[in-house]
Amino acid sequence: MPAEKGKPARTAPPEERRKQLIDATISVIAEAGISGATLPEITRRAGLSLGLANFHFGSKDGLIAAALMSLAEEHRDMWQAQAGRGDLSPAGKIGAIIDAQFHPRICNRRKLAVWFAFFGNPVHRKSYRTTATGIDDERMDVVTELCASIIAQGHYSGIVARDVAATLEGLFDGLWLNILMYPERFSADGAKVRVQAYLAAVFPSHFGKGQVSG
Amino acid sequence: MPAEKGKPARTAPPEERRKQLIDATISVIAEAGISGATLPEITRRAGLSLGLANFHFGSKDGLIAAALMSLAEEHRDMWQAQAGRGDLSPAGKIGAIIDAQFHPRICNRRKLAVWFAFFGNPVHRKSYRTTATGIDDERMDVVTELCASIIAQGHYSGIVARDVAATLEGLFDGLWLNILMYPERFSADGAKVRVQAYLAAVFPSHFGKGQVSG
DNA sequence: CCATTGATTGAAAGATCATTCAGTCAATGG
DNA sequence: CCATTGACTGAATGATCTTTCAATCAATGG
Repeated sequence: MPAEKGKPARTAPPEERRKQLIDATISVIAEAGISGATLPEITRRAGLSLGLANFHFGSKDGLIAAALMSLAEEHRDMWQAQAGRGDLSPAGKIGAIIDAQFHPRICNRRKLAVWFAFFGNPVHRKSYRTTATGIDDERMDVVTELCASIIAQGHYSGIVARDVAATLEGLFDGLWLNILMYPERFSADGAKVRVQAYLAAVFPSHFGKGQVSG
Repeated sequence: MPAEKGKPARTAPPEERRKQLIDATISVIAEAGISGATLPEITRRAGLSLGLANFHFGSKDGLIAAALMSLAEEHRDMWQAQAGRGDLSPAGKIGAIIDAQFHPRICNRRKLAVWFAFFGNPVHRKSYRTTATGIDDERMDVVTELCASIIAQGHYSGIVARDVAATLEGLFDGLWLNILMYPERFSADGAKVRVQAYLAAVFPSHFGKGQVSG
């Protein structure tokens, strides 16, 4: 029976140690970039010894990849929960996905910095593709279908669902970057407003002032 | 009188050597990221010796900063040339700025990779701010004024010029990222179409089918 | 043709880093 | 209480990297 107290605890289940190391990795990448994310610094911050990272993750690359996977899964769980809500109309679901995209748990400087650290490095960009491309594809497919529903229901003409979804993806990423680069000028709330304004321009009866309930 | 031939030339004016080193730096960052941009690799590619980078730029950081400055100036010259054209209407100028933003000389994988390498690293993000924030601000101000002209001329209501400009900035960055991440699916031409579609939704009489000439 | 200036080189020094691994320590079961 | 298992440690190793700098070389002017 291990000590249940919140005391130091010299030994812990691998799962807990992995989480500790991943959290420390995310923090260090956010503050110092991937190039500044050294094993000595990560393990120091986690309060663990140098050798433990390799012990639990095989290599430094393994740890970095696990950190990315952790972020990607958290993000996916977030928007999937919204997309699966049965109480929302298509427009409501898109609105909820937008809220998820800019939710404080996802869209904060710490985590945005990590996302763009991966985007900004050719090696890790490849790693991102193998890890998260499926997730990105799925989100874009879901949003495309939701747009298609709105287009059909609202009898919009000259609007292609997939193009709107692609524009939304671009907006998501670009507004994230703006928030990361210039946090004094761009906020998550402002980003939400801007995405909604875009949708209001494209689907005025669903997102604009003439918004239908649902 | 130095040899004017395109021969090796053991010695060259500093300006030329600086350009060589900056070009090599951009290439290496594009392929290997900033962390992979080592002096041995950069100078090897430039066909120059290891010590020369420090000789001409003071330090590795100086070289990296010069490479960023080079990209930023090229980009600025590109859109400023469009914004200053007297033959274009406000809407035409915005269209020309969009064309500049996605021009092959600016928007190619090599250079996008370098931009995002800077965006993705906290240290270089700071460097980017001191180098290019003024440029970004100026472009957004110019676009804001152009939007304001369009709003006034077209009697659009409920549209705030600065918000449209901010959305455009977000779209620019996000579409750049999409092109960098998934070049098979996103192209510069597609990005232009998407931005224009956004503007058509916001300013239908200026960018849509009912576009006014100019 | 010599001397001076400035460009250029690459070996050496000093600092990190990732990884390994032999050994330590805690927990668990018998 | 002992033995075994698995978590954990950190010194040592080998590989880079940045920066420095003494020496070299080309060009230019006198």
